[in-house]
Amino acid sequence: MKSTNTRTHILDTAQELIQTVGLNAMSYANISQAVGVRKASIHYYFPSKDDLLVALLERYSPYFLRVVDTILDAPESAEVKLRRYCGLFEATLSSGKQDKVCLCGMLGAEIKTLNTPLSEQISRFYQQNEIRLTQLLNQGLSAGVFNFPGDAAAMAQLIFSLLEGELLIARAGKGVPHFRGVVEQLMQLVKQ
Amino acid sequence: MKSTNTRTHILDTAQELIQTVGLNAMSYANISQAVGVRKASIHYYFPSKDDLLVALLERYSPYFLRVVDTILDAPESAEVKLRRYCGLFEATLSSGKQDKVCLCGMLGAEIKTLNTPLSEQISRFYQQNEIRLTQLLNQGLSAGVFNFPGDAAAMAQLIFSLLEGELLIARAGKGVPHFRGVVEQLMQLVKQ
DNA sequence: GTCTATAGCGCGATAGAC
DNA sequence: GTCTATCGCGCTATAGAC
Repeated sequence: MKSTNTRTHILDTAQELIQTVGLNAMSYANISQAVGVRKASIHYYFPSKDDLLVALLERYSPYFLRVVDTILDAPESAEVKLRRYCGLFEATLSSGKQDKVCLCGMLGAEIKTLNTPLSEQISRFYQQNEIRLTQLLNQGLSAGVFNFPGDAAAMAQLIFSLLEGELLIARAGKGVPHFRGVVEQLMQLVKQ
Repeated sequence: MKSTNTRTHILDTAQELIQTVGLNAMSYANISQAVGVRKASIHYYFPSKDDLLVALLERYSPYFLRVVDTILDAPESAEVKLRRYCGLFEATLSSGKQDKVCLCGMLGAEIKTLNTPLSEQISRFYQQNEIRLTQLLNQGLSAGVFNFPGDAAAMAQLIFSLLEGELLIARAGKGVPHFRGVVEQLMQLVKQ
């Protein structure tokens, strides 16, 4: 999290604040204290809070989806790929000293406080994940390593909502063990 | 939502604000405007915001769980009971003019801004739902109407996280149709 | 029980010096 | 690029009249 330049340091800090506490904790005052510059310096890089949020999403979403694409293109079984995809969310939960949720999961809760371009960016993130999960599931069905009723698209939506929700629920209680238990249950469901 | 007395009207309005927009929208000013009394009158019933939140949870959680108990005790198949349980969440999403999420789901996102008694109330709500879902699933397994791999407790955790997450995800996009598709997929998974 | 008035704070944002 | 200083706003909360 120690960053080479101020701009990146601000982005990292802002993201951490949202993922751990929420959008409202991402204040110029809080970022200022964590980064070690004055509030006015943050306004220099990101004049308004919306500017900062847009930059955050434009960095987070493509990065996350690129990692997902890497998982999908790897020469592994669909089962391993799905475990790795779930592992991305587990890593979010357990990275750092405080439990984190997905950036777009947290912003989903606060979506009604955001303007349209921002809410569309978040909605697009959800859709893109569902699309990739559908591909992953279809790979597994074709290869015969997955065997579940219903169709892949509905299953993909189920899995994505499950992972986003699980980050929130696990954080309130048993944490990573709760998360892992649910992922194991999911793996049994898709394999049959 | 038109209430007989001011106190109830305040509670109803506060809950609606949290479920649609978030905890931060539940301000004395916003409630004041919606209820038609001055801010000071709200402080008369609920001196601090925490007092209001506690009252809200002490009303919501027992009520919701009592409805769940009614579903569990009904002379229906476990399949119908599970559909009705999911229906409680769908009703939350589609009641009113704005999409709502579960009160405790929304507060789960903002849980790190709450003090310990409140976060424990929310955590307890999650646990109580998981316990009742486990019972429901075991009923279905015993009766032979459910047939899924893994154990009922893990499946219950999966379903609860799924429903809480789905409320957030569906709100950002396709709404009720998205929700229904996921519930149908879930029903196929438990029935096999 | 409901009101007016006000205190005190944190917030987002801007101007202008260096 | 970073700073000090400041503005105006909305917030939670309280005192005191009616």
